[in-house]
Amino acid sequence: MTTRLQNNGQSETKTKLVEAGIRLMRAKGYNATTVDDICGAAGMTKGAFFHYFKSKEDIARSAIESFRDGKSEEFQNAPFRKLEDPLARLHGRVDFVKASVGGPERLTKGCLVGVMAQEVSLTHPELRGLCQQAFARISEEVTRDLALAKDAYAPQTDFDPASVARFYVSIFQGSSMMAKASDTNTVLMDNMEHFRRYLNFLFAPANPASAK
Amino acid sequence: MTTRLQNNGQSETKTKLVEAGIRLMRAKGYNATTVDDICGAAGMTKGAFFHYFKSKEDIARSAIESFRDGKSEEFQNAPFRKLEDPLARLHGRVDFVKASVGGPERLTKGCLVGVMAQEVSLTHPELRGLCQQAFARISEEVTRDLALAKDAYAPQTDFDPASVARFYVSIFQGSSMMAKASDTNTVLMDNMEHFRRYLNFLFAPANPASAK
DNA sequence: ACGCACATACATACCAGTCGGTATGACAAC
DNA sequence: GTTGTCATACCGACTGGTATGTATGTGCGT
Repeated sequence: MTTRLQNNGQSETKTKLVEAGIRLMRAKGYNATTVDDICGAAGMTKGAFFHYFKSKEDIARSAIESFRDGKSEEFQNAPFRKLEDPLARLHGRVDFVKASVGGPERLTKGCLVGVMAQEVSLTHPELRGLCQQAFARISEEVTRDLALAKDAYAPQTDFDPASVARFYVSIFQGSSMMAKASDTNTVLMDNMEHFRRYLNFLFAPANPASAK
Repeated sequence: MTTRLQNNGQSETKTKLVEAGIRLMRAKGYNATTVDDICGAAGMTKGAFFHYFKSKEDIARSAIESFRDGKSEEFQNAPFRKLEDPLARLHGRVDFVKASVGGPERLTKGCLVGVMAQEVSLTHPELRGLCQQAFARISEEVTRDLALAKDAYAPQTDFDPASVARFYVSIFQGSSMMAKASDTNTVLMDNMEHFRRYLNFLFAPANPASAK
């Protein structure tokens, strides 16, 4: 309980290591990121690393959790969360995501969870579970707003809020991937608008028809 | 030009190596797949491997190209391609994708291009380019049908066929990722239905409004 | 003096890529 | 039709470097 422990009970060194791990794994993925890389980027030595983490998989675990909680908090504190209308909150979220990526040039760093999910799902079951959980958390947040908005504006329209929320997460993840491959953020921004339009359709006063 | 060369001018050994490479990289990604793995899975030795490929990156290149061309051909020969109406072809594509993944239980093996894009975009520029190109090819195919369908059914609706096509690719990729993380195909199948519904909205006779 | 936080050197394993070698078949010379 | 030459296809031990993880040490706060 001395100076080495800060706010949340984590040592500063450990925090720096996790942050470096997140940064590197977001860019290069899990396997291409070495422990030495992480130590170098964090300005620490291997001794420190293995003092806090029992393995590389262990820091990946911490990285996913920290990333998930950080993003979760970021969105929880975002201005759009203060909006009272649930549909407005959904639009606010879309705006927030678009604003977060900045412009078309400045590349998104991508989502750590997305990268990890593809790479380790079949080799590290525990990490796969964490990724799934991280996706679920976002999904649930969006589901809540969707359910409220549906009750308020489109109670008779036939759609499942949870399914639309997973659709949203998929769109975001797929867009991040395309952005990384195409070296521009335009796809991500465009796709957020497509999702917005989908919402507009779902919540249109006189909803034309359900799927096919 | 003897018996060792088959149909397309590729030796059978090389083909087997590439196929094993695709299989493994789809599952574990590029970095976690070792040359020995590939040789083992293909029933070949390192000697054969390095006879045909000058490096691991080299087979990754071949794998992406082969995967891209294989999928391209698979879709080109799919029954829905025979449909005359472009909008029907779009719906046919959605059906075809859903049918391809089988049921909710049987896991998709995921898209090689998607896995590679996340993992190597920032470290192997040439592979990134190949991934981008592979995405672009699907995207262009879908764009053609969307443009024709728009001309035929919704000429005054405000949407860009190319952008909607990229939206489709993103949805598919994001869905594959979620499927891998959640160990079920339901997300992928649900999301195809959401895309179908988006199409229905875009092509609805009396289109309500453009985005926001 | 004891444990925590970190540093350094080391052990071990593994992986991409190499290298010398062999088997096979095509073609030519005679 | 046998022998010699050459190229292609393939084999598998080996190497050099690098990765994860360990063993041991050291300073410091209490």
